[in-house]
Amino acid sequence: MSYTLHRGDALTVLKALPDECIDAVITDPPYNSGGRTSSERTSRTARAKYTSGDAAHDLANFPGENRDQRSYRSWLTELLTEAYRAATEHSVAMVFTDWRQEPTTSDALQMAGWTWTGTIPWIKPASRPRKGGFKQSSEFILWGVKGTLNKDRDLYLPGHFIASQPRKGRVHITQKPVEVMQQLVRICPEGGTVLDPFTGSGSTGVAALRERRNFVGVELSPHYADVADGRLRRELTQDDFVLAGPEA
Amino acid sequence: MSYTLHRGDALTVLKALPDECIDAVITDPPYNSGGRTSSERTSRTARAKYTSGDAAHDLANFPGENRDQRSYRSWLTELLTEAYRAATEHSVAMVFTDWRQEPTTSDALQMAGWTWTGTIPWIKPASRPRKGGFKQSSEFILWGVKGTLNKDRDLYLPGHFIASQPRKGRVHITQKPVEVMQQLVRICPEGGTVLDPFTGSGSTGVAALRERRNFVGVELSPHYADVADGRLRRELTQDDFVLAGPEA
DNA sequence: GACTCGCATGAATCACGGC
DNA sequence: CGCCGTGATTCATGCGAGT
Repeated sequence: MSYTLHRGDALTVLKALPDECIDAVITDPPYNSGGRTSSERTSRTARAKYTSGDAAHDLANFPGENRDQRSYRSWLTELLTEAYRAATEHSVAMVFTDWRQEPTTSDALQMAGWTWTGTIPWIKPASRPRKGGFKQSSEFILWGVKGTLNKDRDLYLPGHFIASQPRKGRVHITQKPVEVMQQLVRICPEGGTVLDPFTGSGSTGVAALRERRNFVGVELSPHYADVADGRLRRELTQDDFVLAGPEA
Repeated sequence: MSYTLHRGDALTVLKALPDECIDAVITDPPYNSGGRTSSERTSRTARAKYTSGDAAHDLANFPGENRDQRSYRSWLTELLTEAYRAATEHSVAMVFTDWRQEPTTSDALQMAGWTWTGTIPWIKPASRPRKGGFKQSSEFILWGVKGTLNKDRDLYLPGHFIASQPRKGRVHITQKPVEVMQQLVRICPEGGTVLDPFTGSGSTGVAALRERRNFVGVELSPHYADVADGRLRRELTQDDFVLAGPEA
């Protein structure tokens, strides 16, 4: 098993990848920085502001208010289009999103050419309750296929995940539990290559290596690139150690 | 506690409701999904689409599963707009959907004026596995508010549900577990009124009455209107019995 | 009665044949 | 050739029967 970690902008790096060199795309795009403004994060959503009257509204009539969402959509579409090009036939793309960006993410996924095939809830039991209503305890993983799903594989994967975010040893805000990622990377054939354009602290890569898949990652922040590189390298040497161990 | 069950078309009945007579809308519209091609979705009956060929049970078909996506959106928008008008300030609408119709449902909810506030996964553990990929084991409940959420209530509701469809005594293909519905109706203030424009076998109403909320339902199919009426009446007399019991 | 065993089922999904 | 409709297939789970 091996990994490659590119330091730089996801879109730029993806454009330089050759065609059909990837067997799965698993990623958590930064949906707070990829086009949404700070005002949208802190105040009510753009849509909410205009939906308090009692008439039905056509969302297409509010281009200004939707601009943040729309630019997120076009940016993600472009990124997923490049990923599509770099992916082999029957590849699967898995994209994390929160409930707010879920429709936009499904648009981007499909506009990029992937056939949307399902939505998998990831439930985080340790989330803050909400007074007066239902708490928001889940994220969603949208997945799509390039072409058709390979039905010859004897593979049956779960329809949901229940796992808390890692607590001890957590190095990234949105760090994913490795046990969840290990299930996800199994959608990639063994020995194939998993791409994560937003590597972050590298959990996708760690999971891929543990499940005997190769990994290609991209990370813009030098800090997290270092963190991910450290974790991935440790994973490989650990692996070597484990392999070497019994022989000693 | 009391209930009213209208027999007829949901939109027609809703248009006749007075303003601000409802405190919560909880419903599961017939969202024709289930199928790859449009014909698979629109031409087959619900029963043919959703039940196994060798199933021994004899559940009646239900109407309304013959819309394409665009007409589904405008139809649901109009319906939710009428519901919005009939709802009091701070009312909550909860709409069931599957992954395929989730973006469309969120559009309709918002276009009708509701402020989309979250998506709640309902996980059905007993669902068909899928060879070569992730199984589809959940439905989603989109919820929105008219105006703002009432934060004065000392109410903390779950962020997800895990429950199997009722198996014994089931009368409707898409019948919901009453224990789930009892959690949902709690979003309506006690003594308030819950509206379900697609009553089906009436689980929303049963849950509402059990949680001491009034219920207004609409059902087009005469068969299911009868079934729902029976269940609701039984609920009330049972309730009376329970109330009368200790006094005897 | 807790527990195992066996069997029917699923708001699915896919392949194939017909129009 | 593409769209349309029918039948076969899948296994984790829940329920009922039996120990």
